[in-house]
Amino acid sequence: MSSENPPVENKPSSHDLSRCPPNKIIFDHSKGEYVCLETGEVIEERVIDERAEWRAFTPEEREKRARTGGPITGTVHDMGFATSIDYADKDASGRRIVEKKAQLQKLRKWQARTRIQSSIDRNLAQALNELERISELLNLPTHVREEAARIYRLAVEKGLVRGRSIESVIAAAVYVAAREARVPRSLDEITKYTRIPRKEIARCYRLLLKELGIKVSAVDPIDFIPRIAHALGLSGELIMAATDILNKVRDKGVTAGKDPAGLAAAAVYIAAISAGEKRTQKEVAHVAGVTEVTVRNRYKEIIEALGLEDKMEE
DNA sequence: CTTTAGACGAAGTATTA
DNA sequence: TAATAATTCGTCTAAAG
Repeated sequence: MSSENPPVENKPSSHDLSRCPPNKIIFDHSKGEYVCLETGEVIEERVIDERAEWRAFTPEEREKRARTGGPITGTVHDMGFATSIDYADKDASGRRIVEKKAQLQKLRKWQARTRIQSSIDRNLAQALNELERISELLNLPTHVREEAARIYRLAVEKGLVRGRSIESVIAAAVYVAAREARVPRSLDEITKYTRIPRKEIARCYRLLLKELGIKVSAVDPIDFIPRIAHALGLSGELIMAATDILNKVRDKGVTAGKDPAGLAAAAVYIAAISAGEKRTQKEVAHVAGVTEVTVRNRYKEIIEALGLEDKMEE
């Protein structure tokens, strides 16, 4: 192996919230989210009480994992019965009971039924636990978590979880919910926090769409722009500029079938250069979760479609 | 030395028969 | 289900700054 390791290499995790100083957190009005300028991660949406939420998300609080995501709404579960009735036909003192045998028999039958119920609950509890964990790592807003929980419940009711791991279905539900809310996370991002291979999550995703009759529109590349731009420390005006670029090329056939993240990355790259706030392809590609090659190709195509070949000098 | 550009096959995806 | 077409990725080479 003659290949050396570049100093700054494969650090795909732009999600390290510990390097997220409070003064680097800004509010994205277009999405109603707090976004970290360092990492581009969405911190929290739903700003009912700003200061309270703000304080909860200082790095120190983060480190201590004091609170994130808040009290789980609609995620409360019933732990079911802890006690059980055994088959020994004896009472507490060990004496044999004959008279009450019939009654006990009924009780057992009834409990067998509730046992099924409580096994569903246990499943749900575990699933919601996993959901919270993933959502937190992805910094998904609460309403997305609730939607994912709802989707998972539907999946359980339809028996779709049978023969599949809870984690994979939850991951797929998160993917769907994030897309619905237009705060998309890529399959790779979700895969990163799961033991489930990306392929499997994609399978479950398709299954959910089909079996639950869910319709999600194609991901709009524009939805990726704020995160990418913020991650690079670029301004709100620049977000607007990048958005304009994508809007202009939208109908020019350049965007069909292309990775939305790559398109957004290229738009940000172009806008940054135009604004005299140049970022390298490498930087943009990294925070966008695509390769430099892809940024390059999209860049070239957009420039050509817009006839900006000459304007890009310096 | 770093950034950018381009080319190639490998690999994963979407579409169609 | 299998074949196909288009796309991205990883790596390499090379030019430009």
